[in-house]
Amino acid sequence: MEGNAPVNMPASLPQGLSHEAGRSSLSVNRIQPAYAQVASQLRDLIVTGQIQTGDHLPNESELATIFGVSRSTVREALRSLAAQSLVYTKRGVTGGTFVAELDAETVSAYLRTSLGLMSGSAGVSVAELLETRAALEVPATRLAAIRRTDGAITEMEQNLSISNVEDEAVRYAKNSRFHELILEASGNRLLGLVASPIFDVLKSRFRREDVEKNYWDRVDNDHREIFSHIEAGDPDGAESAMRAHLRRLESTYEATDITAHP
Amino acid sequence: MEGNAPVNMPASLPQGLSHEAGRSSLSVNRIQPAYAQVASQLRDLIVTGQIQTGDHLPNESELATIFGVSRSTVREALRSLAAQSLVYTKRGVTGGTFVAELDAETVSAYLRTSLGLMSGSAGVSVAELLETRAALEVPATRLAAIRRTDGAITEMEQNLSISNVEDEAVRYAKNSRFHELILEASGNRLLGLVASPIFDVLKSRFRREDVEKNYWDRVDNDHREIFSHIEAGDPDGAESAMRAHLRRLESTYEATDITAHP
DNA sequence: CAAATGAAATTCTCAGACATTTACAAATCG
DNA sequence: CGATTTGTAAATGTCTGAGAATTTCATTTG
Repeated sequence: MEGNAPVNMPASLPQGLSHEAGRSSLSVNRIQPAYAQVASQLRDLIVTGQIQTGDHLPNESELATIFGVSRSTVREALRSLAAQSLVYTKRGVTGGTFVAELDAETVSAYLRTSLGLMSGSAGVSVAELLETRAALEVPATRLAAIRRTDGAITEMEQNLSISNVEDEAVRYAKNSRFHELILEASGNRLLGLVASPIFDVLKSRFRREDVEKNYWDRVDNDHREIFSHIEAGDPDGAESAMRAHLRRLESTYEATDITAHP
Repeated sequence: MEGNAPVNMPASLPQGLSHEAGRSSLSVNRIQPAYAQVASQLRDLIVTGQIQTGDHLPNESELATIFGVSRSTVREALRSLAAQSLVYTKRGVTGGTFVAELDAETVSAYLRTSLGLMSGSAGVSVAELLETRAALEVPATRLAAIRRTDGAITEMEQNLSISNVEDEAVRYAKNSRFHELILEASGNRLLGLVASPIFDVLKSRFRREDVEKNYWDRVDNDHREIFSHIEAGDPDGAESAMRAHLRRLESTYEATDITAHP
């Protein structure tokens, strides 16, 4: 039908700015596509809390009517929101589109792929990853020594000895798990949310073939010392042990970075 | 750009009636919708680097043919990828869908809305935000004292005095900018990428009406001290000054958190 | 009472048409 | 000649309308 269908919306669109919007030299795109406008308005409703976790939006046809666009346009908007984990859809008679609950693992996963991409293309260096990891994990270790629980202690102990593990995959998993447990024991979910993707990206840039023979023995010793301080409830000791551990890892990571060995 | 199996994948699709035991109550989700499969396969090509920044994908009709789906299905897949900033589209004769370069600001913006949502719904507490902010900003301050440049010093100085600023918006902007400059001066983009959304979320939970009269005077003093250590190239002094500053802010933030005053 | 059946609501997918945007080449005009 | 206008092609954007598939729930049936 008509060209730019007017993407209705209740009440308040800042239609102003009309004076500045048009004539500048390298013309900014006139207006956004309809699907982007629909997505943007729905996104606002979600992030401002006007519709909340678990609420379900009107079905696609109704949304189309409400916004004055076609159903396909609505669907494209919903795809955008779903890709950002703001909504999810269910089929069937009780189906529809629902406001999603954003959980830590979802955000972590996004960070993991984003940082992975950026670390590939010079957007973020290994040195920056290492520094930031230390910034997060050292305080986390201190907090873990203060807030540790018996459960955390027990599981840490189970992931302590890895140098004698034959299966490399298992060894890696236990190593990761040990660090993860410290982040969990810190009692601060945000620390783990950010640190663990960084940890993963670093791991992916790490050439296992290039580590020295006694590398895992040293890791074992470091972990044991960190653990003993956490177990003893000694924040200062735990902090400095983790700091020393990461400093030692640093040289290994830099020596084994995949970009350094083309 | 070839070799993609159609979405109606070979072999593995339970097309008709693979009536095994499967029908019982806990029905695991069947297969993904076609748009999700298309998105997922394209996403893999991007994150594994098989198609790189700036490359342009085949146009929508070609993609539809390649995957054996309709153009609308392809478009929904592309909307998903675009929402994750993995691709962008341009209209017109030289248009198409291109692999996007993921920049720090995009990831920061995502974190900002995600953490904002989670902080609203008990997924992340103010205490966690404060702890994590300190974890990032204290080391950043130390690094800034080591790596600072003349330009950074100059601009910091310009954002130093804020208690006498009348316009509240300006005062807020200068305050934010000061902390931002420290993150920039740290020379580690990842620190800022993560810290600045956390900072923003905290700000949004902060009731300005509730701060004490001399609050901004104390901020001014703190900033001045931090700055002097950075300028002097004194990492230890800068670090402890920032640590003290954030500790003082902590009580203010907790006293003025919007959830504490319904 | 259990199992099969059917109805209903919703998303999912398709096909095809037309509108819009944009870059660039060609034609036109001063 | 040079600047402006016009036209054309290629791509995305939007609409329409139709079914197909999935899932829940009520109903019927054995």
